[in-house]
Amino acid sequence: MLDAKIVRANPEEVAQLLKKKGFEFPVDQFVELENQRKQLQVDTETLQNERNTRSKGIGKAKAAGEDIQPLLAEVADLGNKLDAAKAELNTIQDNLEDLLSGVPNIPSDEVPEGADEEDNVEIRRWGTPRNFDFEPQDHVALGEASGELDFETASKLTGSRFSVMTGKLARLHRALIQFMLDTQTEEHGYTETYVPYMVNEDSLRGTGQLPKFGEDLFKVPFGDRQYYLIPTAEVPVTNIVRDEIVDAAQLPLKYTAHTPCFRSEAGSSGRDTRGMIRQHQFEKVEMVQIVEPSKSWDALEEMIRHAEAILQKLNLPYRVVTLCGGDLGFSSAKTYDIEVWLPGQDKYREISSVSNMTDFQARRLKARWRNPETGKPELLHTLNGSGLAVGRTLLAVMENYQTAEGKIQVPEALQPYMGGKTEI
RNA sequence: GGAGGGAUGGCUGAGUGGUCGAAAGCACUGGUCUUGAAAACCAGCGGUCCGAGAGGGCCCUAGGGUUCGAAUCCCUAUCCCUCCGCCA
Repeated sequence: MLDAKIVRANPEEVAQLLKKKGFEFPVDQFVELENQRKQLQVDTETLQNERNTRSKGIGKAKAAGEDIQPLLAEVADLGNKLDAAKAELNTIQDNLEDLLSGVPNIPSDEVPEGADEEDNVEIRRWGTPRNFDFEPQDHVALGEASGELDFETASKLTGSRFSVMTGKLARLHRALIQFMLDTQTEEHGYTETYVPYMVNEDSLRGTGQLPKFGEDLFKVPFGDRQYYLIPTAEVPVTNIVRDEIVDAAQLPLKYTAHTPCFRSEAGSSGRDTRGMIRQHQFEKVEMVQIVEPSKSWDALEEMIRHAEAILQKLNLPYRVVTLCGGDLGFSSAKTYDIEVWLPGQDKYREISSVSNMTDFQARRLKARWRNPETGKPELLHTLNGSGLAVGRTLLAVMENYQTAEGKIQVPEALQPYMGGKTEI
């Protein structure tokens, strides 16, 4: 959520900045609501002040043994007036809250203009796509040939957009997870974290998935409430600091977690239906950093390197792009995507996304630190990124490391995790 | 599933209808003392909203209710603890 103070002070300017994201901020509606709110709030607080003063007077009179009946008569209708004022104020405040909670984070100056992924800006490439002396197959064909990647059985078990892996491929998938976690913890200083795969509504509000993006989530009824399957570990991990005031000495907090992720993919029917690019359930190793505000841009650069390190160790060619305004997520001020080379599709596809949410999530989360310079609790900055999406990394390994015989060579970095096997 | 007990500021914890946004301790900040530090002593010290300011409102887990007035009484929910049962 944006800082209401800033929005109030410069609604036009905020609206201008949000245009980059393709978001039309309803300035007039907001200003109108704000004016109503201000007047109602002053009125209500005046009434509250009167009630408090008079009630204290009654208390004193009673203590002094005086007759309080006349005083009670004077305040007879005060309660009703106050209730009415409060109700009206609540309505306006709810409306304002609804409006404001639907407003995305303001993009950083460095975010390029643009409408969609076509306008994302490539900032670097690493590695060279391999030249095949045979026609490379995609991961679906490779998996079918070995029988170790099976979408048909998955649709029998559940439905579309799920997969079953068996044998060595399943092990390679698990090896990737271990490899990623070990790299992030041992080389990049993250703390390994195990978190719930279901979360409550407060957590999803904290990181911004709710109220706007509920249709992307799998809901789990529980008693008369609802839990949600996590769409990313960002949700449970970032919510660790919800309602906390973190000691300055503990910063930065750097967490990594491997979790499954569940996405309903509502609205993407027909997109990426072949293979395991876009599944309802996939594994991801996530990085989360909670930092003091002045450090978040440095942290973003650090985190993209942490994600790249995995691909470099696996020797998978990739490129890094800066998302343009129109492609930027709701809560993000700036996002880098890493796209890995997929010979089977003959193009780069997203495998990681690293974002600086600045104080946008922290405000909802009430995630704060005590700034030693001011002695006051102040909002933190939150960042997250995939390090990496495991399913997509697996298929990248399959496609880039395939042999003419349809086997998969095991990348050197993964061989220790595969019992020394060099090919599967 | 059954029976009890809890939830108060950064932390521990007192407070059972009125001057309580809340004792005390710890932590923290400043000062005195000291070569310096520690100790001791003195002082300060919750958050948030409106307001130029003066000042005012709100916040004692959350949501309702009773009352002129609620941290305090009532109801509901959530979470935590103890015991019994069940259990990977």
